[in-house]
Amino acid sequence: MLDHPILARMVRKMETRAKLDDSDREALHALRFQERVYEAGAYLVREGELREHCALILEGFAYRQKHTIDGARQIVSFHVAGDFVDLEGALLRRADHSLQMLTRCRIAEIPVATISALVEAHPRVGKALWVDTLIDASIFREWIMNVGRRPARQRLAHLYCELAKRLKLAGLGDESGYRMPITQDQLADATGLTPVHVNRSLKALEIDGLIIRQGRLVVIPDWDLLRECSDFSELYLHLDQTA
Amino acid sequence: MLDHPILARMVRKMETRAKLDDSDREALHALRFQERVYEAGAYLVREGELREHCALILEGFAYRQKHTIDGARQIVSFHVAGDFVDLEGALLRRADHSLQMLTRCRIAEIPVATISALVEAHPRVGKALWVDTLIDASIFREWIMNVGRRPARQRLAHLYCELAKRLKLAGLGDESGYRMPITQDQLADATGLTPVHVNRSLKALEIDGLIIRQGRLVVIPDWDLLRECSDFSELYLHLDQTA
DNA sequence: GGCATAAGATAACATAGATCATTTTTCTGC
DNA sequence: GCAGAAAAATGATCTATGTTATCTTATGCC
Repeated sequence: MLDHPILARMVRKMETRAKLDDSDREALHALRFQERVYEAGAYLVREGELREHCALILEGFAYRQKHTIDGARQIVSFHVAGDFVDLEGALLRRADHSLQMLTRCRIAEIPVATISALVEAHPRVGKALWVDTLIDASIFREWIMNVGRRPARQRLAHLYCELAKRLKLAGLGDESGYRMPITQDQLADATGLTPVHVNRSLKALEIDGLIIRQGRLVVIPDWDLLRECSDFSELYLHLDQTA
Repeated sequence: MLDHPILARMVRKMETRAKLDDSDREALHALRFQERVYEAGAYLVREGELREHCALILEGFAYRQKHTIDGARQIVSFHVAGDFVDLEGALLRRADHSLQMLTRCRIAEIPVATISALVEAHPRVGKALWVDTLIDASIFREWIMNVGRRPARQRLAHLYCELAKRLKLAGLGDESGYRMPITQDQLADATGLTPVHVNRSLKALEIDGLIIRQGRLVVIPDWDLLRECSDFSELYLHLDQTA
């Protein structure tokens, strides 16, 4: 049983999602994983593939995407260090979406069979992972609303708010700003807009003093203002998940 | 242990999602639930509420929705007989969306604590429920893409395709058509469009011979045609989930 | 430290879909 | 079987966002 700092952090996260006992904790700490580095742009899974591993992001950013028959892309989520991605690998046959690295990432890969066995032996761990999926689903719902019912500026502002909260959780920023290398093209594909219009809308947000962009850095001068004008409410992130 | 036909059907569904043994099956059959009828338009849960029950639809249609601060509505999913709704109730504190009846529904309500205990005692049942949530999440992802990247007609056609497949699973129709009382207003809120534009787009679909509407009945004269032109691929429904 | 390439910005113009207003049809309850 | 309400249909007009094209600025690489 390695006492790996990565595992320790992961276990801490799991503990916020379900009550664990000592044997659960031990089982988690005993997890064998393989650490791998993926370059920016590399795929972890592609739509339609069978997966053999579940993956935990140790460092870096990633995103999930789907493609329309005529080549349009929709990004359906962004992921940061500490996020399980591709948990569905453990239980669903084929990937219904692709997972691509936004930046170079360090990834911990755990064989699907290991997760499956873990969950059978440790139902509370299963619960914790289920909660993870439930929260993911909640975020997807919010994205449907974002893309379906909010005007361009609000959509973008909302995404900036979500990222602030989630990066804070990962210890990578807070409501006053953060660093995240998302391209305007990627923002467009995440919000269902056009790169050109993203550009215009971001400019408008900046002129109104809602955000300040400095290269890869986003500064949020007035969190409450941004939150209000983007209709952001953190309820859907279920940050308070203390079982 | 009641040998209720409803439970029998539910157990059959769970078995397609994870391998169960006799004790799992028994535990499921032993589930106590309360059957209630909700009128069309009634709420099962409202955004922000705490929930005490998980719910299974026995009969009727329902949908999940969220509201923008300025009153816009987004429907994020439709549900049919046999669907678990509000499974998140078992593990997440507050509802991040509302659940409203599309038609009068017969609902089986199971206390949250019961589900929670069931899952701890029967990890394979937990897995099955987790798979349920994973599939839900996959459907949400497809909806993000639908709303974000497909033009109006395709969006609607895609929704019709999804409903055909899911209603078939519930034994309520198939690829040649089905009965489902969705209003054009509701279609609009599900696709991120305007009722007026839904009306026009449906008319266009009908003129092109892709669908025929007769009151609450939808007839699909040529499934392959509709499927192709709506960019529908059933992969995301994970219908083949044989553990 | 300059060259190649990707990302960002901007402008002119086009259009899918939104809005608003009105009419027709279809349900639903008595 | 009828009255009232909800849903569907349709027309005229408007606008947020898309498209295409070009230019500028960063970024990373040898």
